[in-house]
Amino acid sequence: MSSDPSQPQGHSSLDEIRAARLDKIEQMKQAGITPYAYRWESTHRAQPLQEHYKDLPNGEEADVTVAIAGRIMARRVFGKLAFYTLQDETGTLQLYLEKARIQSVMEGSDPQAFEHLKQWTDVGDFLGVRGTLKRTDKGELSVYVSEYIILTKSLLPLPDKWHGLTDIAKRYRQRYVDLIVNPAVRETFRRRALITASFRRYLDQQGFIEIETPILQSEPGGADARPFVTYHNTLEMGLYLRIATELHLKRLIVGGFEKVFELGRIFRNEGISTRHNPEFTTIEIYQAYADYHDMMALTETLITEAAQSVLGTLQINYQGEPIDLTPPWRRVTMHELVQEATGLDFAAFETLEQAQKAAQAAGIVGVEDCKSIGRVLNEAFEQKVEGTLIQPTFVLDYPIEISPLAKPHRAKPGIVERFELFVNYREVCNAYTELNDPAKQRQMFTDQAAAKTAVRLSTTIILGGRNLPCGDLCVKRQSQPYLNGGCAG
RNA sequence: GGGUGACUAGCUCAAUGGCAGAGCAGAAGACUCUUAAUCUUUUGGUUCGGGGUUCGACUCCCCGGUCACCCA
Repeated sequence: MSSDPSQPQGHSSLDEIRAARLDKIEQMKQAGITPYAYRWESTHRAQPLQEHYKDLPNGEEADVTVAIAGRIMARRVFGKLAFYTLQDETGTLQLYLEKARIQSVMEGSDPQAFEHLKQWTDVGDFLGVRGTLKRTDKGELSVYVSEYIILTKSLLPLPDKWHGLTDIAKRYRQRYVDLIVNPAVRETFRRRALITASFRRYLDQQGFIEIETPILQSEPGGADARPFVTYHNTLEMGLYLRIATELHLKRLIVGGFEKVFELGRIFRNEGISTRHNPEFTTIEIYQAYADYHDMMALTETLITEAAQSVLGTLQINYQGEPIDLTPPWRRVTMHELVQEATGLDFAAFETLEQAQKAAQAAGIVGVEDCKSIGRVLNEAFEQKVEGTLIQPTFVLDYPIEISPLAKPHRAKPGIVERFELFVNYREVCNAYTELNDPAKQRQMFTDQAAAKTAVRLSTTIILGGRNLPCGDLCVKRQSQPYLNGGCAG
């Protein structure tokens, strides 16, 4: 490998771009200019300026001085004039860069400031500028720049300015690049933060306290899922990452807290798909002395408050599907829904064979393996009803055989006091009046004692649960928050 | 886990068994109202990896990888 050392050895264009930018950095250093600044203080940000000066007429200059910083997203350079598009967290703003006006780099004059700007800056660099505001003759609000400073030189090019980054794997693996070039992604991140903030605010107002329970557990519990395995060096013991927050929260109820919740990550070592991320965020809420009607009311308010505070409306459009979150949401039993969809009245069946034959006649498949009428009912629900539940619907009163932890219904035999909330065909949350008879409960959980009535509300929230191996926050590029149920069971 | 499809320059994509190309980005030059700026010139390739068929493979076959979509 011998050749002219002044020639970059890389043969890809990427290496050449990097070399060209390193060369610019070297030129800057030789001119006594640092390509990496220590600090910058802006007086304004892009989007608020766009809004505040939206009525500034074309060609007019406003009597205001602004300092703003951001990433250069586009350059349109002429001989003695240049337009840059600068992007900060809030949006973009154009820079009007005129040779006659730019006489200095920050903290010092430079007669060649304009030439150096053209020569040394690339798309992707961070730039800080000071100047006045003007709207160009063609109508674009701009900073009429008098001083600039290169805050950080970037070494690598951004994706195609027009097509952007579309390769989905690359978008998820290089989320930071996606965020730079796809502003909608940033909005999704922001909304997600607003949703969790709204949940915490409302629950705090209602007297719930959030308690962080252990993630490392010697026995993972609270759900039926495969855990991740890890190891504690000092204790010399294997540990699991939690698969649910349930058991510790219930212990807190046993210990005397009356309203607790936890909003946090859980980990399931299972298939990865568009809708299943190995680590995802759930909220579980437990309230002593409450039943599932209380939990329905809480759920309804929790979600409508969040929608109202994040979107300012209860009318959602999810990928073209209008969803109306206006309460009260429909409350309907599983029996009633199945009857609506199939005409079958499961309460009338006396034997399993009766139920199976009727279900098969109604086009429900796979019921021959069901070992009880309740399971046939559940099959009918999954096959004929779930696909119709777009608008928010509380599905009530599940068969006891598919709900081992729920308390038997106070009036209906064979039924438990449980609900699941469905929105947009998906289970969004699962809740029930907790089984509090210790003898019955011991049949299910020998290691658990409960002294009070506790109600479980477990809402799984995955904002676009997409495969993201590097563990970044995962979101999907879409305009609406997306609630997805995924509780085991 | 099964099926289908994709993978070519930094990005977005062509090339239908016969010379690996374009636009953007990059480099050099011109240009004071652009906003996918424009014009001239130009650099840039392990065609996902491995094997095979063939005079000749981005293209056909086999194995593997990654990803997407659908199904379980």
